[in-house]
Amino acid sequence: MPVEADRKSQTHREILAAASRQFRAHGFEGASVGSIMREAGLTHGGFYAHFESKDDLVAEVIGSGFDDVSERFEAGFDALSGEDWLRAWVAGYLSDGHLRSPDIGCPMPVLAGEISRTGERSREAFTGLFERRLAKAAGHVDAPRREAERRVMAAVSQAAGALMLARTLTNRRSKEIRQAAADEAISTLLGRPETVRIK
Amino acid sequence: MPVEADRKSQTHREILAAASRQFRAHGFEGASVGSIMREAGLTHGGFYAHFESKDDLVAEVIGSGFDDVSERFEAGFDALSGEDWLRAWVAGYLSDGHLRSPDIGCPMPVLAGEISRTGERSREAFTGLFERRLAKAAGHVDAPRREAERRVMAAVSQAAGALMLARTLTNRRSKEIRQAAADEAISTLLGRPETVRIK
DNA sequence: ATGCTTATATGATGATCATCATATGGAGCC
DNA sequence: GGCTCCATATGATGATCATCATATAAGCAT
Repeated sequence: MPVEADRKSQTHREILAAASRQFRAHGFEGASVGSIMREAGLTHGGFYAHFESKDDLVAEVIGSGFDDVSERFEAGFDALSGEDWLRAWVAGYLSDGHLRSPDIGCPMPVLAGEISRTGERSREAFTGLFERRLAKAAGHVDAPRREAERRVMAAVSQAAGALMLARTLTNRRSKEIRQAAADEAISTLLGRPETVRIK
Repeated sequence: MPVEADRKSQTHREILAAASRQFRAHGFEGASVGSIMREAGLTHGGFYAHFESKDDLVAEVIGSGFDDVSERFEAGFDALSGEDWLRAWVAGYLSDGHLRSPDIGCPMPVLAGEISRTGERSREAFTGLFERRLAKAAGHVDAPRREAERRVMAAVSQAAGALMLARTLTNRRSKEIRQAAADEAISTLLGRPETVRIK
């Protein structure tokens, strides 16, 4: 039954993809099983053939459903490395495009607050995601491992915090806060003052 | 009817205080009208004598209910000013105590993600809150107004982002990320490299 | 073609929730 | 002491939701 197994696992992936988008757009509580299944082109009943519970889906999305994001995001500048990679990362992360598309963007600014209130399971899945991306970015920082990680942690906090706040503010601060964070983040990553033009 | 009016406005404030705590502990969706009223020592029915709707409560809490936080938080170092105030602010914000007490702490790391998904009204209330705190902190930065604001925006993004992530991570990164953010944030605010001991 | 397997659909069920209509009970006034 | 007002309580109502039991229908082997 390889044909059937394929179908099932493809459906599984489609549910995951729909959930990944809806969770970022409306939060974990805000996205219902019914509306996720509808977006995946199915009805609500079949859900439990794929997942034990909604919590199970949440954990699986956090664990693997967001990986496409960083891949797609970072694929755009895979030709770059070192300082140029870091500049592209900061500028893209704090760009107008990312500001306006939370549903296909980084999950941290939208979901970390909610995840922090949930059980150990989801938080551990998130920690794994964080470690993977931390390692990737730190590889582009020109400094010993621990110092590189330190700088990336500081810069990621800054970028995620700024994007989260920029999406909430309704005035000119929405742009100013992203520009301020971008300049400070790139300076931290490079180890010297520099300015970034956010896209 | 001054006695009665007093009673009503006091009850109003008590509902607000309970909501303020529960929203930070469980999110806007996660805290029900019923449980908020229970915490205020009342039953759910009386709620609509005080607020038009739950959305109304949310907006009012964002608009004013959180002000006590910064006051209580910053009251601890009202004797300080300038650089010392900034050091105390950063160290306190990223402290273990604040990490563990989201329900009485800064609303940004817990609620900004959810607010960004809501209507204009709540986001405008949040913007007002943000402006007030920005002005307060910028007053302690030794730089021209615009530059002071720029540095505070960068530092606040970093501190709020780091606290949000630290509350989500389950490993040693929870402490490391706060220390990294604290060091970079204070350096930005002071305009020169410095280290902070988070409490 | 027939019967079995399995993915998905239909249609409950019970819980929770925001909201509202109506009831109660106490405070202040005659 | 009885009347009135108003803050709060009681008890619906209808909606939404996660979950589950059962039904269908399409694929595959015989």
